Amino acid sequence: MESITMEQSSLSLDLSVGSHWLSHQPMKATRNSNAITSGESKSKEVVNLRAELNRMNEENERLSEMLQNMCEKYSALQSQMMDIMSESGSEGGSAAPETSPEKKRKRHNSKTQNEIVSNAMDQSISSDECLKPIKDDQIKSKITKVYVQTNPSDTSLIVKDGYQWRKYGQKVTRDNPCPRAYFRCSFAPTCQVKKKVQRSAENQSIVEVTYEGEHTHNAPTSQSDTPKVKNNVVANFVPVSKPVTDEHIINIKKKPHLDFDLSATPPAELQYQLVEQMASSLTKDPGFTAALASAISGKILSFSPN
DNA sequence: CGAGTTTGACCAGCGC
DNA sequence: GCGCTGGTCAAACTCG
Repeated sequence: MESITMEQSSLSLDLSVGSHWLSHQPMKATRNSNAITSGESKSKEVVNLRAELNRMNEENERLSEMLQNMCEKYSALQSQMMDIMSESGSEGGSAAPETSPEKKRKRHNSKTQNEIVSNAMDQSISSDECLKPIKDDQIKSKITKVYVQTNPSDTSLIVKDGYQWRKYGQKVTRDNPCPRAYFRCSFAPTCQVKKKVQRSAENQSIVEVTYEGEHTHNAPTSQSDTPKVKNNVVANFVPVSKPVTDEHIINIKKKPHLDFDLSATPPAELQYQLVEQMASSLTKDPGFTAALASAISGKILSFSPN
């Protein structure tokens, strides 16, 4: 992903050079405008408009190329990740030492969980480093990790997932300046499911939700079952009805329609499908491409003098 | 007034 | 054994 970012910035630089050159063409024309007639001024306007159109087309082409490059790199990295996942799936698992997850200290786990977030964002990391946290997750049964993208300006740690949670603690951890909130399922008195919610240290727009245990009751179907909270609810996401050991980044602003069964799909395939669907929904979404274009043009403006 | 949240205190595991 | 850290408890507090 780092390489993509680098490429993005270099492309943006190229764009800025192009836009800079183009934006100076009409200025040159206006310097000579004293000697031209009204008919000529109209044709000058047309020339300017054409230049503008050319510039827009050029930018459009470059953006399309960039998007295509991003998609290509994305699929390459995705297949690479799937290879790593399948390797770790065949190696790990049964070799785990028999320890009680409840009594085991979780400091190292929380650290590797944060590494997972950075792994997702930094594709330059080696496969060995990538394997380790995945193995740890496979050792721990009934642990679900979900990443929810939220508005970074919102500071609350309320994640609306359809279940009813009671907060029983909050702690600032060593690896992350953002506090971690501890919740218990209060939907049923017998339900022992817990969840930890913490913003990612690297990207505070991403909230890391860790579920421990399995619900002993049916999943509530209505959003009205969610807890009544004082703070504003900042995130909604598709409820995970069955614990899985994969990480899912779910963009709650554009809640993707999942046309596959979460509970019936194997974890690796599930992740692949999720990633695939999210990627396609993003690339197809004109809003996303428009936002991308506006972000890049903003960068162009910041590079171009005056 | 009851349910939920906040927050400081406490406990237990781990490394040195 | 001691200190550090994550996880939990529970009294005080808030809100509808």
